[in-house]
This record gives sequence, structure tokens and C-alpha cells, in this order.
Amino acid sequence: MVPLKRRKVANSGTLNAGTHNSAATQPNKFPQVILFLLERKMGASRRAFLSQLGRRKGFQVEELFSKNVTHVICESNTAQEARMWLEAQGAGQAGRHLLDVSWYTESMRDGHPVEILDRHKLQQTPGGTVHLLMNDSEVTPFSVPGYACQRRCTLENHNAVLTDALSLLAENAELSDEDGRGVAFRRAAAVLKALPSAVTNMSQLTGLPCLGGHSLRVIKVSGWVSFAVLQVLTGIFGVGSKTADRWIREGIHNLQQLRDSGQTLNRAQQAGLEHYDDIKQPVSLAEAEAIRGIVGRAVASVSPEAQIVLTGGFRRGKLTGHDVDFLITHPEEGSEVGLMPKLVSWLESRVSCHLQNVLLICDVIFLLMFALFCRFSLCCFIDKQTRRWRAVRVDLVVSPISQFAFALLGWTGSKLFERELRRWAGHEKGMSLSSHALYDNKQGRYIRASSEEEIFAHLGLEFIPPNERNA
DNA sequence: TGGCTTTACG
DNA sequence: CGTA
DNA sequence: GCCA
Repeated sequence: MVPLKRRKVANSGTLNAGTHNSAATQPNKFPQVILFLLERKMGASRRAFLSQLGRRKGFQVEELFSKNVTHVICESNTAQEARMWLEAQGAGQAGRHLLDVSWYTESMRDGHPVEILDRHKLQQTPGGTVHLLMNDSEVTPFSVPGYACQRRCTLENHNAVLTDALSLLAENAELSDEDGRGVAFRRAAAVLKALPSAVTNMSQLTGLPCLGGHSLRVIKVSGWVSFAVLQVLTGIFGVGSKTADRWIREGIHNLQQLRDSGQTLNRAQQAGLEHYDDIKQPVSLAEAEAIRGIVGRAVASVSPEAQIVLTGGFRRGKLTGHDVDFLITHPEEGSEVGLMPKLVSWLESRVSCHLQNVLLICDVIFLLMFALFCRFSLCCFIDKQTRRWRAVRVDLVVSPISQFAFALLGWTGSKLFERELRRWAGHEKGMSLSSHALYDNKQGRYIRASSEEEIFAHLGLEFIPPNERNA
């Protein structure tokens, strides 16, 4: 059970490329396509392997660079570096495609040169490292681009043990006010989550993006005692790392000590402490849908044309969540204005019947409902068919239809996926993405979009559906 | 060595 | 400072 | 911590 294997340093090196295994080499099926693999950062043996793979599929892969080359394939090289290399060869880019190795591997997969899309062109930062997946003795190229928003990542996680450890390190860093380290660990965990099979050997990880020496090192458990305390306190809704840190310095190490301390708590924290266990308990999809029914009816009463969408983790296909997120809009621009206050009063004043049970809107809703004007978090009590009420966190967002696609993309997550999308937008495209809009810094204007697909297209990214945004 | 998503709001 |  |  060693499915993922790092590229083996080939014993048949460059000398064999193109002539060895000639029986498996097909004639050139695509005379208009002459490929050249740039060795830099790729390595000679890997280049030989990829060249041979291409020739087996009927591609013309040149050993030496010449003027005839039409496609230059690079790995982990920027467009700038590739152009410099070409000029050093006495040949400009003129008429040549500078492509990331992902175009090559996809063409190998499909058996013909695939259409050149924006994402295949060399970016200003390196593209992905390609690793080999050994599956039943079949070798397949597997691409792991550097940005999570370039990758597909389902809920399926073959490396949960490792990603849990890295997530813990990330959490630890974030609670220690070291966001840089935190996001580094998050990226590392996301790379492992995206792998198609379990890693069984640490050496398999050494070449992957975002995974450096520290992430690969054995985790020291010492010093995490205070981390556990931080975890408990920041687990209270309304309590972040600063507050928890202050409390710890004042000798508060658990919930009982907090209750006994007489600390002044704001309303969010009061509710968070009171319903600590409920809120920590995962919300099921069934509960989310029940809540959707209630909120949906409230929205319909207040504004019949308004639309409500379940976003967050549930839209990504998760079966449980820590809260329930809804996005509300109205087909007529401007008609969504004032919807939230109306919704709030409706929910405050109503006792509604849901299924065979009575849903009572309790005072906890009042407490947190006023948190924000155009968005709020609340706790409601919903029947769980156990004649027990329990608190669930619900986030409602109202968005004008012109911003709906951005809100939908922004509120669907995952959190890391969003950060990576925005980092990509800023660093690679000179744009600024938020849950309201996409702004082109160079053109100095906002870019309109009416669907998530359009936004990905504007960003030069392949569309990733919600259930594959679980980075 | 600096950057690490975004930005309004309570 | 805390929420998303 | 990892990357440019």
C-alpha cells in the first residue's frame, strides 16, 4: 500500500531518452507541435521520463532546443525566467508557447495536445510540481499547483492524521498571534488534503509545494498544555486570542473559573459561554435544512421575491458544520435594502410551526441579532426531535443581486480556498477580490460578474465547483 | 527579508 | 478587539 | 513556515 511515490531517480537517464524503449515510441502524430522541456528546476531524470512519456503518446519531444520548437514546457519557472533562458539561447519567445507542465501532463492524459487555456500559460510565480502516482504499477503524472485555488479538493481526505496535526499547528500559531506561520501550516495541510492517496513515507512529501522542513518534522507535544487552555477559551463565541490570553494571565484556565471570576462579558460572550456545549456540537445537514425552511419562510413573508441560498460548508457538500450560513438576495437591484431589519422583526415577533414541533424564537436571538446591520450571527433553539432545544449558530447575509456572485463565492469557502483565491487575484492578476466585488488595479475599474464561473474566468482560473473547494 | 485575503461593522 |  |  504505497500508492504515492516520489519520482524515482531514473537509472535510465537522459542518454536513453528517445531511443530506449523505441518499440513503445509512436511516430509523431502531431507534426505541428514540437515540444521542448526546459530542464531547469525539472531535473534531468525527470525530464527524461516526461520526454519518454510524451514520445510514447506520439508527441515530438526535442532533446535539444532549436528554432523549430513551438511549445516550451517549464516546471516551477516563471515566464520571466523562461524568456531569459530563451534569449540566452539566441532565440526570442517569438511565436512560441511558454507553458506550464500542467499543459503537458493534461495532454499526455488526453493523448493529444489540449487547448491552451489561461491557466496553462506560465504565471509570474512558479506553477505546480508534478509528482508521480504509482497505482497498480501504472504511472500517472499528478500535478500539485502551488495555490489551493488551482486545485480540486473534495471532502475525501486520505491523509487526515497528517492534516489534523498540521491544522493543530496552524491553530496553535494563530492563537499565538503568528498568522504567517498559521497560514503556512494551513497551506501545507491543504496540499496533503488534495493528494489522491495516503502518504506512507515522509520522503514522499519533500518535493511538494508549501511543505518545508518544519512541516515534515516530528511534532513535539510538549508546550501544548497551555495551547489546550487557549483552545477552550477561544472556543467561546466572542472570545479571541487576545481575550483568552488576558484571562489566562489572570488565572482563568477553564469555563468554571471564568463563570466564577465575575469577568464582564459582552452579549456575544455571555451567549457563547451559556451555550458553549451546544455551539461546539456539530450541526447536521438535516438541522441545517430545517433551519433553512424556517428562515426561508421568514424571508418569503417579508419579501416574496427574495431568494435564499444555503452557503458555507454545506454548499461544499459537508454533512456537518459548526454553523449554518445563508445568503439572501432579491432579483430587483435595490429591493434587498431594508430586508434584514424586516426579517429580524419578523423572527422576533413570530412563533412558527415547523413540522410537528413548535419552533420558539428565544431571547438568544435578540441578543446576537443586532450584531450587524447587513449581516448577523444568531443562536436559535431548534427542536431536535428529542424534545430538547439546542443552540445553533446561524449567519445571514443579504446581498444586492449585482454582488450576488461575489457573495456566493465568498461565503462558500473554504476559508483557505478564499484566502488563496484572493492571494492569486492580487499577486498573479493585479486584482482585488472580496465578497462584494472584483477590482482590476491596473484598469482601475470593477469587473462585473453574474456567476461564479465568470469570476473564475476573469481570474484566469479553471472553474472549481463548490464540492471541490474543501481546501 | 517581507508577505502571508479581505474589509465592513459592533 | 472580535465576527464572517 | 514557506516562498519569491
